[in-house]
Amino acid sequence: MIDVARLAGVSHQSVSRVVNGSGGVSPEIRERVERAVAQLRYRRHPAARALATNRTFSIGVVSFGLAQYGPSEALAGIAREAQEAGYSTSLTSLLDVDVESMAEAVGHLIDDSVDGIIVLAPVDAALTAMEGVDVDVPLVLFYPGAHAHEQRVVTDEVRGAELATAHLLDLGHPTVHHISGPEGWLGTSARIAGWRLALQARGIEPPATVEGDWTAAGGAGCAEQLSVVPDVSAVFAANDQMALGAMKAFNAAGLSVPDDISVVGFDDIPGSEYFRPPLTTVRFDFAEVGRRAAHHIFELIAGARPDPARPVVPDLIVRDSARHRPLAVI
Amino acid sequence: MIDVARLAGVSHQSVSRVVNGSGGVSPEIRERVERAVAQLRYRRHPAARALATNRTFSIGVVSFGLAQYGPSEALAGIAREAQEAGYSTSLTSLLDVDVESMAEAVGHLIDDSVDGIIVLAPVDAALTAMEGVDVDVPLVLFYPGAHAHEQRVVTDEVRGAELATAHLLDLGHPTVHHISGPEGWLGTSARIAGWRLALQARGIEPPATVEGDWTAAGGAGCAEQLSVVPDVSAVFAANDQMALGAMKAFNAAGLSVPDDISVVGFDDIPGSEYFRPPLTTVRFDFAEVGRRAAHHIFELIAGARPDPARPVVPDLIVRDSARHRPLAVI
DNA sequence: CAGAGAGGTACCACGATATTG
DNA sequence: ACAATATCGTGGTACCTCTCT
Repeated sequence: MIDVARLAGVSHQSVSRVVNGSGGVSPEIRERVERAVAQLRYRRHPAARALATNRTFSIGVVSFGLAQYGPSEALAGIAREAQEAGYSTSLTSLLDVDVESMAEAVGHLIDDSVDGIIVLAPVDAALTAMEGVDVDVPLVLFYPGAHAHEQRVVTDEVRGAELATAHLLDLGHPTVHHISGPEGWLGTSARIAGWRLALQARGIEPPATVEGDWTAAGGAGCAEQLSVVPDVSAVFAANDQMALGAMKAFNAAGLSVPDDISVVGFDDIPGSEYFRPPLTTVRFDFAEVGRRAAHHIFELIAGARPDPARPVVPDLIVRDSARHRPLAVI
Repeated sequence: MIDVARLAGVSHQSVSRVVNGSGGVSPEIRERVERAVAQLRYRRHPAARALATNRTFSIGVVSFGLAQYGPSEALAGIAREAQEAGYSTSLTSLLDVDVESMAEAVGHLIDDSVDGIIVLAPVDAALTAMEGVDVDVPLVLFYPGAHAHEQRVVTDEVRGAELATAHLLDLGHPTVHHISGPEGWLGTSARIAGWRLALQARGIEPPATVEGDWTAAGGAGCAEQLSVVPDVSAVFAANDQMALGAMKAFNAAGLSVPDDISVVGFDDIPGSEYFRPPLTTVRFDFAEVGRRAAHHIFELIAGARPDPARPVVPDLIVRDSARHRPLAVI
């Protein structure tokens, strides 16, 4: 910068003003500085800037399960929004979701003195860990539940699960069984809650859930358990992978989907339209969720009112894996 | 840091030595400093450090197609490896893969003065863009081809495609048709090359390819085209999504997979084992690729010999979507 | 007189503030 | 009042010097 100042024949401070557009610079000097900047290919030094301003213009993301569809989409959304706002995105990957590694990951980011933190790890541990860790940095959590909160970006998965379950009930099924996600995930409880709500709204007592692990193999295992339960005609799986595995297992057990048994998934992962049968499922715009989270963080950084954003809403995508309840065998 | 020095009754320089473990500090002073550090919860300031050392201890990643299975896995690997090495990972998401946005993304990262850049965008444009952009920062490209190079981490997708094609030929199919990825992707050419190689090794003239777009819908479209071509009995799809779509389309056309037609995919995405039929495919350990890329960058940063790493090798995962060629109809 | 441990000083590249023209 | 400059502070590290065995 001093080189630029020298070449333009001004003080480095004037250069700073021009570069940051802070005004109070005569057109003539601005012109001279800009020429010098171009000539020297000057780029400002973020570290020095950070040192002087105590702002890094970077946000940190704590992620877990990046290989999952939702989180990776959301991450792309975050990165995009951050880029447009002139922020850089610093990524931390969680090895485990216990409180300790959460705290460590957040600590890492704080050490990097990020201006804000987005926690993209929708697990219970994240919530409790964040209560323990006392952070003086703006922080936003992805929250797949229903409760708005100034530190959360909410995807209303409760509503999504309700939609899926209600759809099956509307098709005439007397009840709906649920293949849930693994314990410890916020999405698991949210989807269970929505499923319960939909059943109870019609006075139906929710049957026991079967716990999967988000994978197709897990879903298949759950379906095997369900296929020996009498009167199972409709199943809501907590994600598409498990729905895929479940459909396969039902078929292997001699139960045709959707003729004998209806299945609805959750996520609308790429390809779910091409499953056999095409999967009826619930779609969220996860990239939008990411963008909102980033936007929210920027407002918090700017000290703005933390406006708890309306939740991102789901869409039910009706395809062929769920049909009217089979007629009773005569 | 000066506070720590004051509390410990030493010079700030000694504190620096202790914090960085540069040695030359007496045990007694080290002890005093460490106590002071703990008491004051001192954490060093990365911006100041960066300013003084001209190193940021962060690497930049230029990504494209994060929603795809391979890249997102690789990204997780990178983040992990970086974390262990004490680096932070700065993520830039590409809007488009033309030369211009590549250059812009890299420019962003350079503005952030990262110590190294990993380009996780396996497209032709990345290659050409990188030739144009003159970067004085260590840079590593993901390269899904076969040519080792000091700036590349190679996944030998040519070999993977050969494996897939040879498997089909070994099953007795007279030739193998290929549903390729879209033009402009390095993986597309690599997989075409491998497929050609395997055919030519047996003196078979490669038939025309059908170009897809990585999606299941695209794969289905390609399969529709192929199903009217006579004598198509084996198809190698450039990724699992397209294979999924293709299998569906073949079935819709009255062609059973694998009885009438064999299909092999590429990637081994989660769930491919639960497709109907379970998909025979080619697996790469993309997380490992990510880890290697990060490791490679660190060596380059350290000024080490750029040892062109051996490529990551594929595994053929044999499942049920490919069988012996159907007997000729009598 | 080495050599090791400790301290002192300059500097990194910028922004904020006060001061000068 | 306004534009431009000088000076200082930011939190570290690099390098040189000094002291004391």
